[in-house]
Amino acid sequence: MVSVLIVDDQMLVRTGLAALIRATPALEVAGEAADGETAVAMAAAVRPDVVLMDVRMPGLDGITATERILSAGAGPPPKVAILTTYDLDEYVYTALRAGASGFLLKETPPQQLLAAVQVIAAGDMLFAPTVTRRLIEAYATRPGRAASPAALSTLTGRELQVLRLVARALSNADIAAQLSLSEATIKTHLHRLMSKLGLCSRAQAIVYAYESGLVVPASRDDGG
Amino acid sequence: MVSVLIVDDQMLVRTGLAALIRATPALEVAGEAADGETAVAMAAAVRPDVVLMDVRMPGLDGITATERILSAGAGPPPKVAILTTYDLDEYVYTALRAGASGFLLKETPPQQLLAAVQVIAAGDMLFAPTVTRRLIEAYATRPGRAASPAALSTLTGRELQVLRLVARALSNADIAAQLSLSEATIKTHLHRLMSKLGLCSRAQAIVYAYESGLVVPASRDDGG
DNA sequence: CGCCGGTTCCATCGAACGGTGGAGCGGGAA
DNA sequence: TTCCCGCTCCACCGTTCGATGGAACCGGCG
Repeated sequence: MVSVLIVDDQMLVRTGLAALIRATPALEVAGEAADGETAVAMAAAVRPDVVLMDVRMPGLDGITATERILSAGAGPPPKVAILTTYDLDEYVYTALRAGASGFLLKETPPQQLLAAVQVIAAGDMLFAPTVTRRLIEAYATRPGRAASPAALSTLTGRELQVLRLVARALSNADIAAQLSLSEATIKTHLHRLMSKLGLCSRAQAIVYAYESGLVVPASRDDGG
Repeated sequence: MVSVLIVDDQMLVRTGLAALIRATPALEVAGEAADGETAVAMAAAVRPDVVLMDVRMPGLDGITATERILSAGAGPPPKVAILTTYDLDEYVYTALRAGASGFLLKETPPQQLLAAVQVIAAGDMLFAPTVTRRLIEAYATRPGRAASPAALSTLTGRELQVLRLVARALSNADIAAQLSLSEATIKTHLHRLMSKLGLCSRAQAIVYAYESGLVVPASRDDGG
């Protein structure tokens, strides 16, 4: 049973959501809050699985409330799904930084909304199409660099593939599993690519991958 | 009723998916394909709502097949959900460009997988957490890098020093020589810092050093 | 046709690595 | 003073890594 905390300043919206959730066997209403302060307090008190969080609210807004809920140390924090009227670029960015697990539109058909809540409760992240498009654009237009010191171009496709995975700290066994090959094969490719690049250890290979721009650091926050 | 075309080169995977789908009232199996070519042909013939597409296949791979299916002009194209064994950085980018609506892992629990298919059929996009994290990182990594995730500040001076040298691909013996210590001491420091950071290998430590901004690839120095 | 490069796999071996459980030392805080 | 923390070092042991020397398959090319 997934318990849901409903946060919205409009009574009608809360009522509607509550009715939908109560009509769904797998979901239950953990509580309702009409503003951010109450939401933070209730999240700590009732410990819901998912918080459906409106953005625009009097007093403490939904984003700030999300931050506070997720940084409240006691036990595993709930998943927070941001609920907005339309899509809003300005909120997406901060909401994601705040740690939101989803970004849903109030226009979303009920059935879909309920499915979304369950998906989010399960640990996945879910975003409305418009939001996702923005994410993808940001991903696609990422400052990529042509990664080609001459030596890199001497590598075969497989070798390059292995190098990328090595640079993500995978073990030979992991890489073998990922590529559906035997570990022996990975060793061969790794040995050959290290020879070509004049490297003596896996550690050097990882450093090489970063320094050559083959892989690019992307900032990470410790999310747990 | 959402019709699903199953594309995977492994018979067992197809069978498993088909069984799952047949057991779900809201879903039906539109067909099965074992390679990309067949998938493209069948997508055009049976016009499914959703295509569950494996990436690695003999002949035409899943990504290319996705492109072809989505660019086949006749009528509204189906949604394509990429199905992979683990998460794969290299595929995400091209899959998204190809127009995939989802990126799911074969490890995903059945119920969740079926929910995902329906979410995708409804027009939303859905990604496994690891994939989403990547997207968010790309989106959120604009105002410059956070040079020290909280975990880094828990390291002692020596540990930090060792981590920097590890991130330069030095062996334990090298680091010991550099710091005029015994190799045993380096092992201790390394062990402790890996514990603190939740890392399991030297390779992960190197990646962490780059991703956290502790060390920065040469030739890219932005003042942020 | 044979050759070559890319890919896949095997067996073996020593070295490096990582985990564990210690130990002693020194400085600062309680 | 005692206690804790950071630093230094040791021994042991299993796993992973990297090196080596093979072998086989396939596709393209001369």
